[in-house]
Amino acid sequence: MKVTRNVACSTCRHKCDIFQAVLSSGRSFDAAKTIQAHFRKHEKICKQGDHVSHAIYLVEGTAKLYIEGINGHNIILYLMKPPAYIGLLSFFESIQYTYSVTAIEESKVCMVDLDFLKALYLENHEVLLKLNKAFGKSVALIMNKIICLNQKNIRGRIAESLLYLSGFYGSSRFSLPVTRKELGEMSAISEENTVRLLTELRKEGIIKIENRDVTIRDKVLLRKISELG
Amino acid sequence: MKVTRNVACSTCRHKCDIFQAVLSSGRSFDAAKTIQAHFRKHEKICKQGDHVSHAIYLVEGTAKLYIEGINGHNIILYLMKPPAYIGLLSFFESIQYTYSVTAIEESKVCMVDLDFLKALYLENHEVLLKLNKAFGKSVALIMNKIICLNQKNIRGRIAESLLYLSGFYGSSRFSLPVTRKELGEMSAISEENTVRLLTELRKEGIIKIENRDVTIRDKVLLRKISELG
DNA sequence: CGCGAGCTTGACGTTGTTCAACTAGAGTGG
DNA sequence: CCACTCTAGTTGAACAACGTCAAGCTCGCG
Repeated sequence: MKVTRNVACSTCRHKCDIFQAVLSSGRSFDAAKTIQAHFRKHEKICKQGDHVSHAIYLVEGTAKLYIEGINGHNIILYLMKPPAYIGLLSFFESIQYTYSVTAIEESKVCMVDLDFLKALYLENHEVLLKLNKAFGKSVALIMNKIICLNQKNIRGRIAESLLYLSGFYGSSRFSLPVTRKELGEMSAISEENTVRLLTELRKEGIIKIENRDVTIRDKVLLRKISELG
Repeated sequence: MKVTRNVACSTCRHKCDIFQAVLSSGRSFDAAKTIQAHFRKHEKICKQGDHVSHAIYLVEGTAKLYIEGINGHNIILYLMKPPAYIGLLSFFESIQYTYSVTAIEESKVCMVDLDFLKALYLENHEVLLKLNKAFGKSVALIMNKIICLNQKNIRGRIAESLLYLSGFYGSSRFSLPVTRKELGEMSAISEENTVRLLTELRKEGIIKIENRDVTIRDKVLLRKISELG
């Protein structure tokens, strides 16, 4: 991690919700003590169990949000690309993070002092409502994940993950942002079975995969596998 | 479901957060259009997929919050006893419920018009903050659940559920509020295995169980099973 | 060149689900 | 009051689904 601080909020091209709120509140940005930080691939942005001290906003790059389970066995809940609140889900209870976030690409984040933000939304609920909305959305995602992980077989789960990635990149052709092992962690599958399933789907002509380059050839069928799985 | 409406907020013995907020806002309770409703055992209080129209508050009884999965295969996330927000997790995104809630005992709930509540917290964030706090707590619970369901074996999971119930009732001796099947749904285990595990734990002297009456005899060991599972 | 990380495949064993059959008790209608 | 039925609980056995272990492969990098 490297604090960059080369962009003042006023010149930042991401006019985030918080920025808007500060503007309309007439407060000074100084009090926000915004920190811009740069994270390299594989660097941890926030760690499960750590004290929540800042609101973190993803400005550039891609990151994975995951729960650290038993003996290094993680579950990736979803990926994030800008704009996205990183600290969101642990925001309100705000003692400790209940999950970790790690950059899977070079990423930039913006950190705002939590106390400042709290003071801010005490007088301007716009921010709070927006945070809440994003919050609610995440929860809906997680609910779906729980069902998927517990009631679908691994074939259905990997299909769902591939569809998720396709949606994430808005294209049926994308480059896998994660290793096979991590793709497994997105679906709670062992690395070996992940590989097996990928080759299986490839041989069946449902996907095309070469190293990290994935093309979904039969989205309809893949969706059916995900549903029936 | 039966609308009772026999208690006005002012005489209700549960001075809920919303009540407090209305008081301090100087608004009239009439606008809240509060409805008190009575639910019998097994009646559904809110249904996954339904439109969210009211904030629902559990005033009396016990209910289970669960996700309806594939072909009648549910997962119970947690139980609720008063005071508890029922509509909480779907509150802010507030299009549709992402889960269902069913009474497992005779229950009373209080329903507040959603638009009223929204207007209320636009001018008084106290409510909003309280809702958020409760919200955050639920999320922490769910995170733990995800790990438990996906990384522990069934023995560890049932141990965790029993410990959860023991905590829920604040006693190592309690009467199971749910059937074996539902206890399974709390741990994502089939009914058959749930039974098997219970008898196993009983034979090992770790718990005592007779019909629905459970006594945890060796909490330390049970906790160890839950952790190592 | 050698080393390590990521990837791949096969064999094997464990775990947990499902099916099927049976019991006990609670409720119902004749 | 008895037979009937329905639900909840229980147990055994067969089977399928996955994870784990082990081995080998490739590619990029020091």
